[in-house]
Amino acid sequence: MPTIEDVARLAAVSTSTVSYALSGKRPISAATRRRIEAAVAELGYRPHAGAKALASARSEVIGLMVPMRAGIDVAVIMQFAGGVVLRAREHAHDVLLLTQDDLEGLERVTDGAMVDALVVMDVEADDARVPILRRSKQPAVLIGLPRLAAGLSCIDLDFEAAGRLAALELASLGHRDIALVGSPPEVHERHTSYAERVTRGFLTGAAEAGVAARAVACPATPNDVDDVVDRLLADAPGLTGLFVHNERALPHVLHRLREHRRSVPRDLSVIALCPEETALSQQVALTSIDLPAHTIGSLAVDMVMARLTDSGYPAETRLLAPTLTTRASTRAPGGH
Amino acid sequence: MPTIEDVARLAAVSTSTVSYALSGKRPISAATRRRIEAAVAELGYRPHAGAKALASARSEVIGLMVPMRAGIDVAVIMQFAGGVVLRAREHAHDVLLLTQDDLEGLERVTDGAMVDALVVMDVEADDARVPILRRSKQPAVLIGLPRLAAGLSCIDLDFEAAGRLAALELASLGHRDIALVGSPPEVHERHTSYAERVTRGFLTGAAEAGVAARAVACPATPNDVDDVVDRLLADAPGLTGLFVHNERALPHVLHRLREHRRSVPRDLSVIALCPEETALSQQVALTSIDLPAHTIGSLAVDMVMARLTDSGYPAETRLLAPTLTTRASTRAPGGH
DNA sequence: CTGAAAGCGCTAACAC
DNA sequence: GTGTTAGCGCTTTCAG
Repeated sequence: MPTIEDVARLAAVSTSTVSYALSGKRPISAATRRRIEAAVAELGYRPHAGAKALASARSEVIGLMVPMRAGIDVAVIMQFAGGVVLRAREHAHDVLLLTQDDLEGLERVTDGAMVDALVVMDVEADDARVPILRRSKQPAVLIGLPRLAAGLSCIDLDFEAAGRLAALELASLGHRDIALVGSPPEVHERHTSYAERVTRGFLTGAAEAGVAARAVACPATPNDVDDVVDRLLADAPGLTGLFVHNERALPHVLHRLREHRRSVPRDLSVIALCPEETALSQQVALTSIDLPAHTIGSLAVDMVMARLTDSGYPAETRLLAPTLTTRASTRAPGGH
Repeated sequence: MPTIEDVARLAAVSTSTVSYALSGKRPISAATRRRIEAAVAELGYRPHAGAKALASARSEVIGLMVPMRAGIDVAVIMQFAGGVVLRAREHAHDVLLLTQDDLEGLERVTDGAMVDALVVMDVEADDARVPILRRSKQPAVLIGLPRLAAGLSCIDLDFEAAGRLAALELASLGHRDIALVGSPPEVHERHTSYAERVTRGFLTGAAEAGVAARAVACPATPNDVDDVVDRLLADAPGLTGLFVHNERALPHVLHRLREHRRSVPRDLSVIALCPEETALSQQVALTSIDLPAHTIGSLAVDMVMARLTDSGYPAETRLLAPTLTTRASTRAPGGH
């Protein structure tokens, strides 16, 4: 592989001129720049990433921690990751992939200067990564809200508002008895914050609107979903509105309702909290609150880059307002 | 951050001794090693990745190209990626994430020595990455089969054998008229090799067994799936066996069959080609040929590491034999 | 079994 | 607008 020195020689300039021409960090005459570009092209020169990182104290890589355990909502994860990678490339950065639980890996890449910044997904209330991130010199942004976010940037959908929005929407359609089919028990047990926030928002919204509401956790396997739905219908015979925040359970919930001869939306209105694609690929096009995972991933990168570029840039918490799109799964109760 | 020099000073040895103690590349006396370990622990020393890469010409990172375009089978992708990341860590390597279509990124990371090796997923017949990989100095392993694999390692499920296995299984149960519901049209258009291989295997197997067979491509959206199923049932009124290789369409296929009052497995036997988890999370537990994506990811890393460790290690193509697990969705035709 | 020292390829003062 | 050069932190000969 050619080095910067080869380029310099061929262009008949010094290595520093090549370096500056490539980085744009100081003005270079048009003629010189042209010769350098020609030399670069002719040799097929690429800067050595390690050498660059060593000399500049910047790796131009951002770390991304993604949950890989089974039972995770894969579609959402992929959208986050896609948003992160695409946006990182637009900022001329690469992405190093770490798994959620790899705490030692987190320390390795931060202390070893492999990454300039971090994006971590699926944050829990008392996330073990938070203290590590706090003491690392790299900026980080969390997707999700830990209990103590001080000093760290966070971004997420405003899940509490989303829960509330769903409850109010159902109430305003005239439903008086509604329920939330929420995240799997494991997610609650981990105190992943979105699960609790959705629940709180939903129940609060229902209370405000004066309608009866309940919230249940829901595993993802077909049989377990059936049980949850069966129990719900038994416990709340007057139920007419459902809010589902559980992508894996969603198809099974809809299926079980059909087996109970409860037609959507005639007998039961359903709102889902999921990516648009998911809402559209069910049997009935679902009224949904969008989970804009791709956008959140992109914004997370923007936030982290802002802090990288401008070291005075403050940490911030951003909660995206939920938006509801009405489709074919909701209407007023009582056969219209 | 402490450097190797700080460690050396504290342990009262030279930097080279620290380096060798850490790498194990030459024998170190027990006493010296102990002092070095103590110093490392006390200082919280972590080698600087860039410096290491520069001096050793090894980044200890492997690149992973994953498809992020919409319409991809996300669950399978995540399993591959999970297998790759976990196994890479076991080989003390990190993973750099690249998107499928980022050819310029591929050249950047190989020529810039960001990665020591590459794993690329979802290979097409005339994949544009193949020539780039061939001329890069890093070993690569492809998940999938390009037309010309010479010099590159490949690994994949033996999709042709899988297709054949499904046809023979259905035939041996007594089905005389069977069909393959295959990948979406886009996948065929890209000439992603597994799609063609499954088809060929399925039709060949059916011919061998002397049963009627047809193969159709299948989009993933509910309505399109309905159309495909409708047409299939109209064209082949005597159809009693179905082989589905399309994870996203799978639930909709099953749903549409139900709407046609075709009970599985009473009226129609169904075999799926998908990860076990998917087969188990349908309404009926499906007889399936496993797509061991996690295992393939792990093996891909093993293969690439073998070539990294031992530069004489030859390129090879590995096709994993398919295995079929009988569950509740298959039986002999004709109401038993 | 251990040390000294020469780079690895690039950046960023510091010169002019 | 351009050149010189001293590192960045590590690995790895070469010496002992």
